[in-house]
Amino acid sequence: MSSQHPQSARQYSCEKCPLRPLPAFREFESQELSFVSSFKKGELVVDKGATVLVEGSHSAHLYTVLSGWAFRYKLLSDGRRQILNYSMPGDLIGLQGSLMGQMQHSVEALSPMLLCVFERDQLHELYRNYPGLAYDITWMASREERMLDENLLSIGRRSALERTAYLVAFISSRARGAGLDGKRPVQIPITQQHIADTLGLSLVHTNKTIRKLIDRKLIAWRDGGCEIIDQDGLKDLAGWEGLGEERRPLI
Amino acid sequence: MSSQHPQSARQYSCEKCPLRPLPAFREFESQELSFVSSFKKGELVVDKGATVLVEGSHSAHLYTVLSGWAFRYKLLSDGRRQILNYSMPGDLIGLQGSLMGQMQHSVEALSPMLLCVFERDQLHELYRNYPGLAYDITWMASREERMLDENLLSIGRRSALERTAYLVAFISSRARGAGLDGKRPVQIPITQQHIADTLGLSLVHTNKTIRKLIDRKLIAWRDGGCEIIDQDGLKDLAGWEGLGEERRPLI
DNA sequence: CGCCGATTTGAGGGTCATCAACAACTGTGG
DNA sequence: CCACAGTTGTTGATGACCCTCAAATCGGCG
Repeated sequence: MSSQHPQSARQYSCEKCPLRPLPAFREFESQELSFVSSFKKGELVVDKGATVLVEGSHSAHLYTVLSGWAFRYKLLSDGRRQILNYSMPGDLIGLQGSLMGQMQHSVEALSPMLLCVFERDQLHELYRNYPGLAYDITWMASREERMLDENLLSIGRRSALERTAYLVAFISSRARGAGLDGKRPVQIPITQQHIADTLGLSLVHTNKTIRKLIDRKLIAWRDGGCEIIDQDGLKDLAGWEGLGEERRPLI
Repeated sequence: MSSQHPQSARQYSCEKCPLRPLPAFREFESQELSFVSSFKKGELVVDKGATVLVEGSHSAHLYTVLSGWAFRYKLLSDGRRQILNYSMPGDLIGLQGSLMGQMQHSVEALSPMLLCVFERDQLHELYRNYPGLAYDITWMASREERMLDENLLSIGRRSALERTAYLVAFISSRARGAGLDGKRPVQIPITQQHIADTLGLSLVHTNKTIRKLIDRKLIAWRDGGCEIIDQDGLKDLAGWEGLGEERRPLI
């Protein structure tokens, strides 16, 4: 099913987490940080295209993305696929499954990934002894809910052109927040099929819609991925306000 | 904006909560129950059609639905509306706003409602002293996320007929879980405009789609609301498995 | 080179939106 | 009691948006 490597060699200690210093993330108390460090069981290397979690499974783990991209999706019985959201560095993966016992969606890697591995069973200890972290986890669940609200609004009520503009603006905003933009424009490593399955459109129509965005010089399509040229133009076209850019916790 | 009554007369003590004995809800430890009781600041009566919470506002409260129906929605600047989900007895309202500081969606009552009022500021105390309740809150946030995933799948990938069948089956499943079915079939107090705005369809097409469901004897439309005739037929048509029917917490 | 996945383009058709009326029902005030 | 307005539901006509089918091109890779 997945070509995960079972290895768990620790490469990054939480105290030297490469993500935490980024401006997008909140400060942490050293006490909390040391608990997170003990909470972390190791690291998981995932290949591009590998399935991280499968709908219906009962995983004993949850993860934080250290590097790389993934997407969450659900399938209908006849194979129609709906991509629900994307995961990037700093995001939790598998929280829903940890809380509810069973995964209700699948997760697949869009690029090679490095994941911090946590054990589901220790969540209770976290809630018992670290209320601040517990609050943070609820906060992140709520953040995900908020993103889903936006996606729902987009799929339900925006035209194909608006939807596509919204999606690429949304993803690039998040990527920026996750420190994925060196100096150059963000490169989003997805195919047009992913965009189609996110927006509820066919591949063919997605392609024609993307072409319009390219013709308007809002984005470019290079090296098998999407590159944002004019973020403000995209937001205007979509009628999208952008994300609240509050600093967020990192478990 | 809203015609809420500011009154907060307590009518139901948490120890005698009319909801808690229902089979849908989990047992509670008496210690937790007494905290919830102290957490509860009063009750709020809301008229049908009134706005409970507005997008952009900073509410000091969050609520649990004691009775009645509501819906969450977002608007685009030109007035297009997307209904995100429905709230019914036992559901939290305004958690997202309490955690993130600002409401990212609005909530409107579909029927007269009775709400338990909690104070946002006391959430931290809850997290500090009642990790079990904190866990429950995260669980409920996660449950909402799961419902949004399903709705997204539906809007993105199901046809109008499948979507409509899914929606009424979904709502009636939840209503059953909230103890809203006496003996007779569930009556859902929504207009076809609400259904249209939930499914991302036009009112006219929604009407024609509903008629097909009526002709197939899957639902009936009576007294300005939807009534489920054949729940299994609806689920078949939509290709929907139904909700996991685990017992859930009630804050 | 040949294969395979991703992208592109055209043609034709179906689903669904928009526009426009009208009917049914409710509550309101005369 | 009835006239009236407002909301909700219903129906038909027309066409736009988007889907499906089909085929071609491009690129990376063994």
